[in-house]
Amino acid sequence: MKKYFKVLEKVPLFKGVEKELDAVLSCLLSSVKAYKKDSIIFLAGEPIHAIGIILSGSAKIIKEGIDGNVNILTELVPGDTFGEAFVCASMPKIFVTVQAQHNCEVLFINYKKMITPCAAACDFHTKLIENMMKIIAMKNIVLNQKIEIMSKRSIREKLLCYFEIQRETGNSNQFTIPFNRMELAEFICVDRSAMSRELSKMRDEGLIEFEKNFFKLL
Amino acid sequence: MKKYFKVLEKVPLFKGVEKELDAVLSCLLSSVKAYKKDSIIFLAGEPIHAIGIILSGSAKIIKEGIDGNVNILTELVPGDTFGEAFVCASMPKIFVTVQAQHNCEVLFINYKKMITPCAAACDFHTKLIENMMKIIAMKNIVLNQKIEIMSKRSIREKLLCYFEIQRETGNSNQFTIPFNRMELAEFICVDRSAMSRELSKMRDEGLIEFEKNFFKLL
DNA sequence: AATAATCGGTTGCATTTGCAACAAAAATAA
DNA sequence: TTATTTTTGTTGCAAATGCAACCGATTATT
Repeated sequence: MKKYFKVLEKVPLFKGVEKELDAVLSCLLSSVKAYKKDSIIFLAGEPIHAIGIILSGSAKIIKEGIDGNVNILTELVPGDTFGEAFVCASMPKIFVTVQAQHNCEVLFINYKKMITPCAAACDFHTKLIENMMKIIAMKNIVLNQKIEIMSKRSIREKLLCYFEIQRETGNSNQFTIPFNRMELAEFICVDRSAMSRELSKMRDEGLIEFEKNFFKLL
Repeated sequence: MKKYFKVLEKVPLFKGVEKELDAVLSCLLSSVKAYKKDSIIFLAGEPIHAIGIILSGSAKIIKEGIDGNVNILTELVPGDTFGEAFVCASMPKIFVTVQAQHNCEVLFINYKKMITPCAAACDFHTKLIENMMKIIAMKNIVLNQKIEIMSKRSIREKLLCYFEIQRETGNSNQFTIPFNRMELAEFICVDRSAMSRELSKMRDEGLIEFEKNFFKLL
C-alpha cells in the first residue's frame, strides 16, 4: 500500500487526512484491484457500491450509444476518482462504462463505510464526508457553468459567456485560458473553424484582443 | 414552526427524519427569516454559510450579466432548497443572486452544524448527510445528462439523445415527457419552431411517432 | 355557448454554422 | 539547419437554424 501514498496524498478526497491514511484505508475496508488493458472496471447497467480511485495506469469513462458508437467522456489518470456521483446518489445502476486504457490498478472505497461513523473513534469520517461533499458540489458548479455557456444560441454568445466566467474567476479583464483553439471549441461544443472565424470578427470589431491562449476583454 | 411541517416533511433533505424534525431543527441552529417581495435573499458575490429552504411564497435564482441583463435560472417554490452547491463546495462567495418573487419565508440550515456530529447523540446527522450527498450527486447526474444532450450539434441529435435518456430511464420505447413543446425546446436550448419542424421530419421519416407529450421510438 | 388564450405545426427568409479544403505560422523532430 | 507535424486562421458553400408571422386546434374563461 505504501507505494501508492505519493498518489493518494494528492487525492482531494483524502485532503486533511494524509497523516492517517493507513488507518483511514483499513477502516474503510478499501481494496485494490488490478485490471488488464481494455478490461471493464464498471459496466453500464450494473449496480455499484464503491468509489474508484486510479492508482496507476489509466482508464476511460465511455458511453455507448444505442447505435453502438462509443463516446469517450473522460480520461482517468492516477489520482482521479470515478463513480462518486452514482454511488452517492444511490443510483441502482451506473449509466456509463469505465474501461482500462492501459494495465491499471484501482483502489475502491466502500461508500456506506465512509459515510457511517464507525464504533471506533475514527474522527476522520467527518473530514472525508466534507471532502466528498465538496468534490461533488464543486463539480456541480462547474457543470452549471458549462450549461450556462452551452445554453447560448450563437458562438459569439458562448465565447462571451466563457470569457465572462474567466473574468469573474480571475477578477481581471485579461487571462490565460487552459485550452488551445481545438480544445476550446470542443469545450463550448462548436466547430473549430467557425469559432476561429467568430474570434477574428470579434477582434476586428474591437471587442477583444488575443494572442495564443492569452485574452483581453475591451 | 409546527405550521411548516407540511412543507418540511416533503423536503428531500429531511427524508427519513420526519418524525424527529423538531429535534433536528433545533440541533441545527436553524432559523426562519421573512422577506418582502423583491428583496434580496442571497446576493451574488457575498459569502454564504447556510442552505436555504423556501417555506412559503416564492423566489427566483437570477444571474446578472455584465451588461446588466438578468437571467432567471430557477424559480423556487415551497419545499425547494437553494445554495447547497455553493455551501457544500465551501465557495468563498455565491455566483448567483436569490431574490423573493413574492413575500416569502425561508428556513436556513447551518452547514457546519449539519455535517458535524454533535456531542448529544444526534444520530440523524448521518441521515442528513446521506440525504444532502444524494441530492447533490443526483443533480450532478442530471446536469451531466443535460450536457450530453446539449453537446450534440444538431436539433435532431439533441432530440434523439433526450429520447434515448427517456428510454433508458423508463426501460421502454415509449414514454410521456414532462414538457410541452415550448418547454422541451427551452430544455434542449433550441428554437421551438425549428424543433417542431425537425420533429415532423423525424415522424415523416418513420423514426418516431408522437401525440402531444407521448412519444414512441420506432 | 361564445370568447379569449394557449399551444403546436408550417413556411419563407436571412443568418449562422458546420464542413472541407487550403495556407500560413509555429512547434517539434531529424 | 531542414524537414515534418501541429496549430491556427481563412474562405466557399451547402445545410441547418433562428426568427417572425401565421393559422388551426385545443383548452380555459366568461
